Amino acid sequence: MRIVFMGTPDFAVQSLNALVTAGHDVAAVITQPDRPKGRGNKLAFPEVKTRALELGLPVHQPLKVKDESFLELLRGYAPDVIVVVAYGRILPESVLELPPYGCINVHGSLLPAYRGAAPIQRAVFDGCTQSGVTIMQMDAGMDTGDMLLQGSLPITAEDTSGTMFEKLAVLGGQLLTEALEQLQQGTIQRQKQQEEAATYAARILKEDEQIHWDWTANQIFCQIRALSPAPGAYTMWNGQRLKIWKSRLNDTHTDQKPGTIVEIGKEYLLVQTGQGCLEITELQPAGKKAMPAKAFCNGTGIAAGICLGEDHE
RNA sequence: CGCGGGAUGGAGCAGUUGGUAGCUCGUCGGGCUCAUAACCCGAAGGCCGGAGGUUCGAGUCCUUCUCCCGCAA
Repeated sequence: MRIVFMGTPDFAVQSLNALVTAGHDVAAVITQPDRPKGRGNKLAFPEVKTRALELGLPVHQPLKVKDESFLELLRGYAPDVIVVVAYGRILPESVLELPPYGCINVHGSLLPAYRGAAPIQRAVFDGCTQSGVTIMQMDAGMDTGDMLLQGSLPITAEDTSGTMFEKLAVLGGQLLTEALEQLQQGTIQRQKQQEEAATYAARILKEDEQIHWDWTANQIFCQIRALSPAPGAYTMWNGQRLKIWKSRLNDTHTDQKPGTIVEIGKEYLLVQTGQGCLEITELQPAGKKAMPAKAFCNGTGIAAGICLGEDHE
């Protein structure tokens, strides 16, 4: 099929790869404009752009998707279908209705659960034991379109948003090509979403990053995994941020105040939470690289009894 | 030039008013022990990120370069 691909971050790259590998005619790649990023605010390419350039595909980075000029551009490519994967913008109906097969989206959740911006992170954050990918026909609503294909994967205690992103991106690519195949042959089964079961996954906010030690150990454990590898869950220590990258659950129970370091273990910091304890095994002080908890203890001489998260920046 | 922190033996840190480097851990050897991730004794390992400058003398002051990281976008 003749396809125009719209996507921006890493997650979308796998889908782009899958389309190319499956032999589809990817006529053009639409991605977000280069944006100032990171220290020094240097201009950076969206990951999809980098990949598209490697593949030698035409790349367009429109500032607005509502402009007539953009529609003209799309019409010029005369796509059979537009594939949208984490593009980052709401598309107007004029775009959705442009190709014969409309716009197909790859969404990182088992719709109708976790519609919205951060389905994968939210699923991990909430402690879900299962996640998945849904291929759907886009309509004017926010991830409300008819479902074409769905595939699920377990979320284990070892998984983080990072590992789930990788797995789901691959699964997404597979299901996408499958869906296009069926679409072309007219054998696709469309299924409406159950509105009553819909939930929304808001993007990760600043306040989601700070650890509340009065939460249960499991909640914090999930939060830490959800925010890894970025942006990281943090607590305050010594007037600076302390990102917690890895932790383990520990059912020790003390009557110490949540946030208190109960014990300096051989390879972890044992911290009391609202319910149960958490072993911090890898962390990162502001300005430093991530390090094992042991290294942190060696250098700082931090001791049991200190309470994390009490001070401010 | 968005704001800021940092570059010291394998790891994480300290280093006072400038006088050739210490700590915790790891590593290696030995000892204790039924045994040990515990304890005791000992050893190896650093031209203190690069370049230039000030000085009798700089990890410690000045200039510049490179790299790493936190925040903000």
